[in-house]
Amino acid sequence: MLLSKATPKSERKKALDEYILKKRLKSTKQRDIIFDEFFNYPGQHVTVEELYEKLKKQNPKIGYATVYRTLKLFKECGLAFERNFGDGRARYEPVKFEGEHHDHLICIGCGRIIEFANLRIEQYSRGVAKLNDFEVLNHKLELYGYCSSCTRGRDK
Amino acid sequence: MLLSKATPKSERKKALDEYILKKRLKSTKQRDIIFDEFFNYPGQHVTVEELYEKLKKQNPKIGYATVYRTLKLFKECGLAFERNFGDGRARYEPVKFEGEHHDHLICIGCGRIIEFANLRIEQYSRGVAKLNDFEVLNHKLELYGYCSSCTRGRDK
DNA sequence: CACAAATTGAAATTCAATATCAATATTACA
DNA sequence: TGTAATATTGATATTGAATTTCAATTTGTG
Repeated sequence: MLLSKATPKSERKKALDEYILKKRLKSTKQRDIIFDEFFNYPGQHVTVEELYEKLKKQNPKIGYATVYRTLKLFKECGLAFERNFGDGRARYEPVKFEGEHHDHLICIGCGRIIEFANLRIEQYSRGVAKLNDFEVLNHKLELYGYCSSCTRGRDK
Repeated sequence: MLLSKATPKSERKKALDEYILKKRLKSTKQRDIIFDEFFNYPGQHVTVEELYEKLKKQNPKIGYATVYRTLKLFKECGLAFERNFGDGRARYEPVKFEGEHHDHLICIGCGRIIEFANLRIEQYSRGVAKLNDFEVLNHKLELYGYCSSCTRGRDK
């Protein structure tokens, strides 16, 4: 269920509304606010904390639990993706459209994260999925190592 | 710094001892016990809790914190790898030898984890690393979706 | 409108991860 | 070998993100 390439936001909203309808949930002001903030968030992979702080500025009454629950909802309906970089806090990002999915180079020296476009993984995963009778919706590719600055500073 | 293909365990022990020497740490009985248990653990990706329970049977005095700290040590010296499958607990596994690194198909329906051998990622990551002036030591590839049982049971 | 059901926000709870600290074990070195 | 210096251990306490609880409120249905 990858989203089509052409439609950025309204398509997402539609997907959310459909999910809410299907599951007999309810549309609320808070969900709309969080939706807008999350899908317009400039940085990649935001934490609940960060999003919460950002939202509170415009909307002081919003609760942390609501942000938490709403991101979980986005995750459930396939609009968001949760990552873990090993710092003990989950990070969320919008699910990418087909073709623009990106992956990560993670420096274990300084923690720097470099994103790179993925060219062959989609195709590779299709093959693996077929072999295992598996329907692949998403993937995570993370390459761990040392960035240029950290390689140089290292002994051994 | 991938470990050579031929030597399974003594090479690992050597690597650990070297690290301990270099960092002026100390060899202890507990570290040896945990080393043996961890690198002979039958299942993949063990949690601290699981390893601790297993160890306690033979060695009731061993402390949870020691297991935790020792796995962290293994991680530091590049012998172990930490994964997160999203259930809130970190999982550890021995770093694989070159060529036998495996990756995961993760079913978001039932949580089943299928491992598969990786054929092209090594080579792919070499290219990406070069482009970004990055030294890649390890990687994580996880494909998320539905396994055959779960695909069938799903609406939509 | 009125009822049933879901959501919210604040606060409490949970639980894995991590820190603390006195007792003990290991290493370095005289 | 013995002793001082230092790291480690294990029990326990603490931390902090994730999750639950619950009364008040909001939303959808008829």
